Parts: sequence; structure tokens; C-alpha cells
Amino acid sequence: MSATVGFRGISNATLDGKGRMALPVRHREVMSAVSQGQVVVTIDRVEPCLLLYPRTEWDAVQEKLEALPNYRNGVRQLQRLLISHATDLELDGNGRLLLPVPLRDHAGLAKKLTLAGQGNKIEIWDEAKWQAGMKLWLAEDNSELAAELEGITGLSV
Amino acid sequence: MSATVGFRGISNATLDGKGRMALPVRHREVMSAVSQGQVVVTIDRVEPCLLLYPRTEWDAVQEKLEALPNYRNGVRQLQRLLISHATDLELDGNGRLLLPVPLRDHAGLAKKLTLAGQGNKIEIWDEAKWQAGMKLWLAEDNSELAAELEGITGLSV
DNA sequence: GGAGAAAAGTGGGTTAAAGTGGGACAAAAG
DNA sequence: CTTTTGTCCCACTTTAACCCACTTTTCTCC
Repeated sequence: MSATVGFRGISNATLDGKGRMALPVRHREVMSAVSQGQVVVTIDRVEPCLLLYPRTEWDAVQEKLEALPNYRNGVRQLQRLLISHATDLELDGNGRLLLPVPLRDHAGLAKKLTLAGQGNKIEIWDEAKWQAGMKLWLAEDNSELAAELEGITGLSV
Repeated sequence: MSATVGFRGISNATLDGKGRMALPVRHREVMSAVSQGQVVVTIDRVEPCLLLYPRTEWDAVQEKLEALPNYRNGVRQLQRLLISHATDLELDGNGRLLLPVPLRDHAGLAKKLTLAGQGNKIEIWDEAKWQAGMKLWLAEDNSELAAELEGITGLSV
């Protein structure tokens, strides 16, 4: 939650034969500073990608998830999806992460990956899936949404 | 109950010919620390899966179950379901659990299993059933819920 | 702009740890 | 007494942790 964590920018990465992924240095430094290199990976609730949080950030997220009234429909499912997949990892001596097999499978990660900074987390995509997504997102007409944004907030995107 | 017990993360496991299942080390360590390797397995009240608690955690759960006013319909059923199925187990020398036949049957466990950390307990699923569940849970639209989360907490998941 | 140095990224060998299977025996059930 | 089920132990296979070395990229200084 701390406002000091703000990932952004896109980068490429590769999965080696052992399922390891090197984290770009600029992200690595943030992870070290904010949570001593301890990170949590989980799945995205909609897209076929993984989410990488500094441990401290994730703890805040999970706390709020658990505070939801879980007699409500959907709440338990959301909790199950996100918490059960959340896996603690540590960077190895070379700044790499070993991504667990079930998570790799879920996101359909092959060899080439794309990392996308997204505020308090980093999204991990299979490169091909990211490219495909990009095409869709660009094709979509979001001018209405953008106009709304501008009207409300004086923000021009 | 103690806030220090927080299982999370997903892993694969296998049932061997004798019905034994190796518990991943990271969970094993928690079990040792919190209840000297004594655990309790019972069934889930909704899903076709088993629930694995450290003994101390289960004791707290059972206490609450028993405190319910059992003149009410449903309460006794719930008690019967959960308490009667609750079985004490111990990890063997190799960190494995021998899951009793009736419980294996209830959860429809074949050879390949999926373990899902869920806070104070670990869910034990047949892998195929877990995969099927995932498809359902992901297909469900929980965007409303997510929006609410974000609105209330300023939290973006 | 190019040469050299430093840093980042990549691959893989080695060793230790975890996971898996099964035999031998004991206990319990029929 | 026989058959089944669980316990204990040992041995093999697989996986992950650790370390080192090589390649590629980026940066710096000339």
C-alpha cells in the first residue's frame, strides 16, 4: 500500500530450462528495499498472467481480502483464487525467481516473457499472449471512457 | 486461530499406492512449529475436498462448533459432518500423511492432487477436480466485487 | 564512435534435499 | 487363522539450492 512502491515500464525476460526468470535490476532494487527481496506471486483474477508483489504489499492486499464478509457469494471464490495461489518466493543470488509449475501453467508461460509494471505489482505475461492482448486492447474503443475520465478529473489521457 | 498461522500458495502432490501424501516442506515446518506435527483432516462442508489443520487450529474450530446452539436444525448436521470426519494424523518419518480411505473417497482423490493454502488450513483436492473448479471460478464475473474492494479500501488487486 | 570495463543476463554442473516407492513386519479386523 | 491395513524403515529418483562461468548488453572514457 505504501505510496513509495510504483512499478512501471515494460521489459522482456526469459524463462530458462529450470523455470527461472531474471527480474530486471530496477525492479530488483525496489524489492530489496521494500521487502528484503521477499516477493509473492499469484494469479490474475481475469487475465492469463501472474502478479508479482513485494511481500509487504501482498500482505496488505491479503489482509483486506480476508476482511471481506465471506458469507457473500463470490467472496470465498475470490479469496480461494487469490490466496491459494499466492506463493512466497525469494530472489536467488543472481536476482532470479523460480516460478512454481502450477503458476507457470496457469499463465501459459513459454520461454519468452513480458513484464509490465503496474503500480504496486508487476504483471508477468507470456510474450505471445501479451502481444495478442495488446492488439485487442488497442482495437477496443475506449474513447468514451477516456472522455469520462477527463470530465471528472481534468485528466487528459 | 493465532494470526501467525497463514498458509498460502499452491502445490502439487501425489497419492502413492498406500494412500500416502507428502506434505511440502514449507507447510511441514509450520505444522511442526505450531503443533509438533500433529494435524487433523476433515471434509469440507461444500466442496469435494479435504481440509488439513494443525491440531491446535482444529481444536479452536471444534470448540466453536460445539458451542453452537445444537437445538437448531442444521447445526447438528454441521457438527456431525465436520467433527465426525475429523481424524488425527501424524507425519511419518518422511513427512507424509496417510489419508484414511473414507476421506479419500469423499474427496474423490485419485493419484494426482493439488494442495491449496487457505489461511489457517490447507485444502486437499483431486487435481482434476481443482482444475474444473478453477475454470468455473475464473469464468464467474467478480468485477463488481473487485470494484467494491477498490472503492472501500483504495486497494487494487 | 570505438575500446575497454562493468554490470546484467543466461546456462549449467554439483550437491543436498525433497519426493516416491516398496519390503518387512506388526496390529487390527474378519 | 487368514486377510487386510498401518507403521517403520531403507533405497532410489527427481527436484531445487547454490555456486561458478560464460555471453551479452550497457556504460564510461578516450
